[in-house]
Amino acid sequence: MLSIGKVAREGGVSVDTLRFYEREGLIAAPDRGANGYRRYPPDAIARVRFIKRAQDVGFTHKDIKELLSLRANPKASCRDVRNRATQKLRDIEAKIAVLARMKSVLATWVEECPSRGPVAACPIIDALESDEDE
Amino acid sequence: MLSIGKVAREGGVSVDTLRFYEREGLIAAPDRGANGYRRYPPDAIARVRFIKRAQDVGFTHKDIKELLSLRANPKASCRDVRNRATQKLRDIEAKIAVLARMKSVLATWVEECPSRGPVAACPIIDALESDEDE
DNA sequence: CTTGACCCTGAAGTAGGGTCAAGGGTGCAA
DNA sequence: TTGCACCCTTGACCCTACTTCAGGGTCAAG
Repeated sequence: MLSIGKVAREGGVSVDTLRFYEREGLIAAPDRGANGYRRYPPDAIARVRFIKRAQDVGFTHKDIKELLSLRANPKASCRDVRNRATQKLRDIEAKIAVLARMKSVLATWVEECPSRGPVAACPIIDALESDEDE
Repeated sequence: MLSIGKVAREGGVSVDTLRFYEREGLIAAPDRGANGYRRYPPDAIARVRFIKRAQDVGFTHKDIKELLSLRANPKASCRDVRNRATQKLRDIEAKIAVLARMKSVLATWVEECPSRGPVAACPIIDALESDEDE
């Protein structure tokens, strides 16, 4: 059995974060020792890492809870998991598209700006003031 | 002089948002009529649109306050504006890079998943459980 | 016995950009 | 005068993922 500090270190999160995950329902509330300290089973570390890896590819806590319950459900299909991943992929692509548009507008502005002279003649400010693209 | 509703309609925001912008210091608190109603000068609409366009390319309210004070400062240089834009461009590129990494990992997983069979044999779940990429 | 590391709780704060509700006044037309 | 659109304020709430605070108990080494 592991202390919260051990799970935190091995899982790569803080103890506060672990308590937060517990409140959120991402990890089960573990048993307590006689002193009230949390005592985690050894697989708690793997669970924390699962959560972190899922976060790293863009899943939210809500998504992760669903993935965890799919994993625990013998009736669940691989397809269910794939559907979630596909949807997340689309979400990410949509975000990239928004950012790419911002990027291209900003890049144009930066190119057009002579970077000298007073702000009164700045083409970037002009662009922000004008109604061109509407 | 314009009512808050007029400025909201013309500026493309809600009246709540306008009052919020005022609290935030993005737009100056306008004069009030005898009834306590806000009375905006005609250029208020342009200011709201400036704010919206700046938001559209990724500037936060804090950034926008800086841009607005640069615009109002005769000593400010075009270069100051360009520097902000360049920095924002870098921020956006960094965000895109993070999302692109998520996207590529997810895309690989989606490709590898047969989309049939039980979740116990799902390569996506396996990937989330395994320590491969660490 | 003291020191320092570790553990506990509940509540509140952070960032970002608003939205919404409650409760009430104002302006204008039929 | 009624009715409806419009305006006012304060203050709470949304989302996400934590972090921090206040105030305290526990454990192990020296």
